[in-house]
Amino acid sequence: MPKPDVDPTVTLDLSVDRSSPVPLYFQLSQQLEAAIEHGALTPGSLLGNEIELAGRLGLSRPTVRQAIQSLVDKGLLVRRRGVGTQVVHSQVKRPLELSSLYDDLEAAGQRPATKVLVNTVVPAGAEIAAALSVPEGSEVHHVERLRLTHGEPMACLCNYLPLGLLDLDTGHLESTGLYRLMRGAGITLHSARQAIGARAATAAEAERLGEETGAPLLTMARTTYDDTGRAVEYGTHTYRPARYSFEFQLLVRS
Amino acid sequence: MPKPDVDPTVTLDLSVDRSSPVPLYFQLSQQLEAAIEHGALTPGSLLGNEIELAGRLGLSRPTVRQAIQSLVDKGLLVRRRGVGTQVVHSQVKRPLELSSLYDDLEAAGQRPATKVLVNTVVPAGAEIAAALSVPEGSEVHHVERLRLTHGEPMACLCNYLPLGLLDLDTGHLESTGLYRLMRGAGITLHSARQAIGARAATAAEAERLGEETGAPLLTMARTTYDDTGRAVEYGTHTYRPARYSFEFQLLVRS
DNA sequence: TAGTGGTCTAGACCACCCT
DNA sequence: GGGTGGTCTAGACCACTAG
Repeated sequence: MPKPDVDPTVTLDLSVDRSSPVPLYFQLSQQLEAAIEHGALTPGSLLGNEIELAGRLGLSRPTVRQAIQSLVDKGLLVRRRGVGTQVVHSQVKRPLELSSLYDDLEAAGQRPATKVLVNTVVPAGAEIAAALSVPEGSEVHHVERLRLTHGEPMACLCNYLPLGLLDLDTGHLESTGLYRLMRGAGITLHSARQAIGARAATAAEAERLGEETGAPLLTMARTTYDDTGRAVEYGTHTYRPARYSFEFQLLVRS
Repeated sequence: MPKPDVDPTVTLDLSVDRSSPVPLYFQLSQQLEAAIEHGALTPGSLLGNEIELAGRLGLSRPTVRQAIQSLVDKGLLVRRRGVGTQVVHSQVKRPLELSSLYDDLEAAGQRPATKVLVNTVVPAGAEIAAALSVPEGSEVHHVERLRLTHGEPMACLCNYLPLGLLDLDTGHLESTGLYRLMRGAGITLHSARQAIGARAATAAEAERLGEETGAPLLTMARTTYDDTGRAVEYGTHTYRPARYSFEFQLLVRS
């Protein structure tokens, strides 16, 4: 026996549709990812070599490489020169992404609700002006929301946005998240700078969140940028730590 | 005038060394990144098209694309079909990476110090056994360290590691970080799962960190995996929120 | 030594964006 | 319509790993 293990991809009936507008490399990476997801490709198994896989699918090697590389970038596969490409053992579940609290909660089946406390326009103070790169004193949107799950307060979300990007309808704000509103308005989110910390609740914060004054709160301050580099949102959020924590997976930069 | 702006890369004297073992695409991406870093390529400026750049450098287009793509992945460039490749306006400084607290502090010039409180071997409890994927009750390393900056406590780091991976010398632990020790032992870190939260300090924690009982603490629990999928470390850390917060930049998954 | 991934080339056609 | 990036091909040589 020259090989103790058989290439597990041969039993997978991978195939690509050349008439589809979906890129070939993407079709392949999706099929491989699905196979890993539902266990057809088990952790640790060695994929067959790229050349042979390319030949079997009628693709060129660079195309197959592009498909595999995208899964390596997601942390699902590991390449070893001289060895081969292997399915990673550990479960990679949630890579850290720029998602909204609302979407996270909804995806977790938590049925989030939002109560808009403030929705107005104010002159930007120094901190806000600096974060949004607007002149100090110029007008910006100010939105303050209470996020609830199961009818109980979970977080208080205080946000500032430049004027003119978005029309901030209170009804919309109560039925969805801010990021979804921005994406719907044609804003392409690009990056965000975040700081996560903790501190004691003030009396006003405790009142709003149903905690005691001085109770520990989890805090997050964030500035979000679109793909032109404009700051499109600055927010300071406070979370009840018994009801919320930040959970995510990191990949090592190679 | 057909073009209001001139391709800013022409004045950059980009060049590649074909005798170098460094990949050509990497040489190019480094030069472009350096040019962005020190302002030779200003935010918003449009790079010349890939074909022309390839011709000028004597490279093929895929090689140039690979260089550019790596900077797009880092968030430094944005590509627009039909338009061109642009330098992002906002400053991308610290992408979130799996770095050690020790290295972070050292890079920030904080001169970190470590005091090893516990360095022993214990049977794994249920939580630790689950995190490290070892049988409950099997022996694991247990290390507890106090991290100080400027002579003041900043965090308490409680870690568990499987036996046999590393020799945990107290002297080494006090002079560097755990991740650097692991990398030095030939372990290839691959990913980590983290949860960041907050809670009130217990009396013992308050004593160690120089806080009051019930004071807010920032907490982090993390399991780190190597590239074979083995869990190589599980840790629960507590931070003094006045002295530490998690700061990082996120890129939107495309 | 044989096999793997890592890199590179010189073309090609298409989809999209702006004018 | 002209220019851009997005995708794809069919080869090639090299570096590293294992047996």
